[in-house]
Amino acid sequence: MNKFLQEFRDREYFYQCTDDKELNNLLDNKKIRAYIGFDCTAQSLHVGSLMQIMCLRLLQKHGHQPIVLLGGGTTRIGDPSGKDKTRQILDEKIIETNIKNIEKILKKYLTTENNDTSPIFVNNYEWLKNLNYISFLRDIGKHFTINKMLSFDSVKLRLEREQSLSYMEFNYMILQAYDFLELNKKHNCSLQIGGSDQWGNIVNGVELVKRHSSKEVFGLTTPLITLASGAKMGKTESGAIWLDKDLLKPYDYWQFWRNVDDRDLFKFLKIFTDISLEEIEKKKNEDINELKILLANHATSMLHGKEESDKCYNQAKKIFSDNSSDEGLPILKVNQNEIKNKNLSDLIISTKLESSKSEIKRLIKNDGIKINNVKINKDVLCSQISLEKKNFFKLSIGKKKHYKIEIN
RNA sequence: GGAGGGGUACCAAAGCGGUCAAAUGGGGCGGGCUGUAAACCCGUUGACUUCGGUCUUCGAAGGUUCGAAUCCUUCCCCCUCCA
Repeated sequence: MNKFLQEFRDREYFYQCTDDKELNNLLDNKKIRAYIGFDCTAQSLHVGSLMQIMCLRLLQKHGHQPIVLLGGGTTRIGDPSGKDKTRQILDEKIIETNIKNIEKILKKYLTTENNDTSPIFVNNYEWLKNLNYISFLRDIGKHFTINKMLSFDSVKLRLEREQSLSYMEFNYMILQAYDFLELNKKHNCSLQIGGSDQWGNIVNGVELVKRHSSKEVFGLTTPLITLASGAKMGKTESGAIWLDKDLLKPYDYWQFWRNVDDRDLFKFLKIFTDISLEEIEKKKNEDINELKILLANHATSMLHGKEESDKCYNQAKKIFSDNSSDEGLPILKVNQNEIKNKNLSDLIISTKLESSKSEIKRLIKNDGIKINNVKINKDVLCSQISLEKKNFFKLSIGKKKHYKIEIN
């Protein structure tokens, strides 16, 4: 089997392919261009898109050239796949800002060293914005039957549940199919990769290219990652795991990987690192916590850089291995006058570490709050907190959240 | 169009005039054990509080009542069956 496809399968990226044999032949014979589209409804991507990003890297690794489609046009419409309701229509400016931000994130993951594999960034708004309705219907629309469109899950499920689906959204799949056609014409793109929920959209594109241009192109999907706990990848109770340091601090990103379930570890090493499969295989008997650190280091340095990743590692080491250390803790500065007659709970609220006073009282009652590593059993006045000739104290909320509160 | 059933906290689901800030399970949070894991055990899970209470919440709006998640009226939404 073709090396790219082999690794694609070995790393568990593979879910479905429109025609694996032919795709295999194609990839054996030449270097191709393949595209993945990213949704731009949010200001950043989160780890839910990371598998797709890893696919882009894998393409590069095997000498193929990735095309990244940032769907300025399609984001304006909203993909109904897997959605219950029409999404809020986003402001144009917000979409443009999102695109820029997402492009920045993707560039961190992709190499531009080699011209043949350097990523091509495209925005489908370029070709979608000026479409002529009549000619679009005649050239493109004629290749789609309503009968078939109604049979796609994205549409079918909505209709079955009697949830409204606007004509605008109904057209989404045609536009995505048209993207593929356009990328095929412009960039000779012959493969689209996407999550399994994109299957319908991808198949439509493959068929449109075949009917319109009589060319064979391919679609490849990745599975939905399921966690051992049954939860969806990328979303935790405290929010999405963003790939943007402004939305999620590198330290918290590192911690996300450090805290993965044992049962998910090897899967994640395969999917989310570049460590070779042989090497991963060899590590099967190594200390599991060391491997989690390895995962965290790889995942974090890929996104935030080696230096930042090391910092996170060192910070974690200080906090967890040497818990008397104050070094490396996030510092929160507080003005002395502001807390003069306030309780610790007020201080925690004002620093936005917690938003509810009742919650803080509960935490105190349940031994969840420590000052300088000592549990407190009741709310205290800030002025009574011993600073031991220093101008700060260590505040711990639970076992994993620690801060240095500096009083000025 | 006809006949039923239903909308309760993050989710599922009980309650069907006062003892309901609302059983129970899941999830979350905290503690214990441990390995920053899982499993397990314990506590907790609307907000504010001078810890006495106070305020807001059971699809929406009105009404009855000393008192409503519970009864009545109107409206909105969902499900099942028949046509």
